[in-house]
Amino acid sequence: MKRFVLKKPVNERPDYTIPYEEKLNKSQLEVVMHNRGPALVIAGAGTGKTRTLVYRVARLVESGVDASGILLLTFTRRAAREMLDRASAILDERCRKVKGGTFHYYCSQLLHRYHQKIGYPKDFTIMDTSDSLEVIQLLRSELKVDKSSKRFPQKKTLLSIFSGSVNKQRSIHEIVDEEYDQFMSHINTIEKLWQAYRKYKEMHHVMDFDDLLVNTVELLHDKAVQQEVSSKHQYIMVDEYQDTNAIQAELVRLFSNTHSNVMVVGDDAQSIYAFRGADHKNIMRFPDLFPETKLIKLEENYRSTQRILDLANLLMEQAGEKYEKRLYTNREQGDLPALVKAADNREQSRFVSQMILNLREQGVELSDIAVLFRNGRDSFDLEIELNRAKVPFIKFGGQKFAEAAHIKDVLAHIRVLVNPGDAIAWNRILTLIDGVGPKTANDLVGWLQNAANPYEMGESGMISDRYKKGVYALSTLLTDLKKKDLTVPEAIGHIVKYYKPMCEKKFDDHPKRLKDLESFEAISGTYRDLPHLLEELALDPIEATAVDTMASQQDENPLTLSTIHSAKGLEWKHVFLIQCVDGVIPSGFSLNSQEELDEELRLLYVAVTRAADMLYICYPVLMHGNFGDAFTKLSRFLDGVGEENIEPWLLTSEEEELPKQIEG
DNA sequence: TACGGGAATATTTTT
DNA sequence: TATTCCCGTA
Repeated sequence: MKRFVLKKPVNERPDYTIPYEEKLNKSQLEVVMHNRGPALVIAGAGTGKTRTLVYRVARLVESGVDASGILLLTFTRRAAREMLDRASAILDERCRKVKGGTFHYYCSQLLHRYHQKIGYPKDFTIMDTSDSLEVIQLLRSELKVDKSSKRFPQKKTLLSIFSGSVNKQRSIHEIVDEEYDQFMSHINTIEKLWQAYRKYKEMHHVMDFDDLLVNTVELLHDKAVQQEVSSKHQYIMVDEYQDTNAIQAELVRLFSNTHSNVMVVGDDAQSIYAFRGADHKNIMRFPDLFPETKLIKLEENYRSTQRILDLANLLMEQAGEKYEKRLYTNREQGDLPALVKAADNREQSRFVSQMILNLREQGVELSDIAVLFRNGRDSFDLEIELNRAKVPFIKFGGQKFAEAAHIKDVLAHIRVLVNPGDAIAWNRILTLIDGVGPKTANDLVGWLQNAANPYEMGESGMISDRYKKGVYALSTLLTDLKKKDLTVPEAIGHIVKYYKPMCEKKFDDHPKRLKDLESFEAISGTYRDLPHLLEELALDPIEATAVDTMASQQDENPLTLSTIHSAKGLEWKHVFLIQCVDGVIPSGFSLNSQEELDEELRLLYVAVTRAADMLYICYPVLMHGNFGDAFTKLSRFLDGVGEENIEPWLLTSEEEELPKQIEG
């Protein structure tokens, strides 16, 4: 029998293969079944936000929407990958075609595709933070800042002024006036430096993270491009919308200009990126941007026990700005969260490590446990303890793999191969050579920019005997790499071989660093080619500890250590929150206004709501600080919490600290 | 001009 | 604690 298959654009009443009504509650179903037009989903912590988005992707694909016409913007690329994996698992491989990633990643792709429209070469370089700092340093020394007068802001401070100005869409003058009052006397020099920095990036065809967003807005002012881009993706979803800033809101508007099919999802109580220009009021303003927005709220929590939610609700009551939501669940009461007072950092580490070993013995998977903290360094001591106890872990947040000096050195060689105009990278690899300092490097770079073949430096008349040999060696290496058609690991192998003696001279701890380079070579095969390797590493940096884990296959899923910021959107059965001390959370730098304190409070709220079954809040009484030891105070946010909401645990200080057993 | 050593200093969160 | 800055020497 012959059957006709109709190719309908969107099937309004298809027979779904997935039983959505059974899998979702009423509001979730409303989100999943939403078809066209703007929608705002306010979803409290643990209300199945990710799950709902995953089902919506599957539902759209199932009803005949072309998967490649769906754009899913998430906060990290990890989140996008995870969602698409899950969508593929519940439906089928069609979901893989959905376009997903961060704003920065998607913008980067657009800018590469339309590079000629903005006058950039195809393989322009993306600068990471340390590149930006290097450029600012360079420009600052060129400007010859008057050192005799009051101290000039450091490059780090300068960068945050610049970035703040871009992301908050305020002038440099306003930012300095409001946030860096002490540097107002230098305002003219700072503004001059800002101009120089922008000019430098343009001249050398490099973009920093902010430029990716700003230049995309610029690009989309071209009507033809805007038409093409916004019609390519007919369905747009934005996760974690509470952490977007004004530029990103503008981008959302531009992306969906022709169809307004945009659904944003977020929770204003979990906004924790104000320092990056994010404005949690952004999410409430979404209906202004898109009239006739449909509002849907997800309120039932499926993640945590009632006891954990009670604590979370109690914390939020302290906020200067009130949130309407109260989280509730149908889950069991559960155990009271624990408040663990340790003598000092060491004891805190030993408690956590010991407790984790106990849990593992009771059959809890390490991957169901996480340790969270405010600052990247808060886990250093614990990391030592975990290494000693041979507990495998992976750390999110803090220093990234590609930010370490030795990795940057190797990457700089790749960068000049990909973009010969990348002066920062040239500068870096030239100063590695014996006898070449900033001045010589700068001269050489100036010459290289106009050379027919920048990799053959031998022809330049500027080579003096002092560094002749070194420059020739570099020239040979680069010419070789350019000529031969090598795989990614082969190319890196060559560079590492060349770089090894320099690494040994430059760093005392070279054995560890050389081992890193080996691992890097080993995992580099996953990248398609060198340009992609650079782009991926810049926009989706590998966690420093992930390299070891990837290189040596573990037989056990690792424990998670994470900054609270990096833990956003995730959950674990058992969560330890360490260093819960006043000055750490809230941070000592955020005590000046109610807004700052509220943001810190939301941070603690995010940490608490990551826990599904059990939460342990730990703090050391004594901290080994910079100027000797100091007594600490428990975080002010927990001051008013009584024993009916959090149970103090006593550590028995025998030779081997045995933590109190969990009561059955 | 390069570079090492010692003094000074400021210290978050991420794409 | 780790990084940045400054200065003397080769």
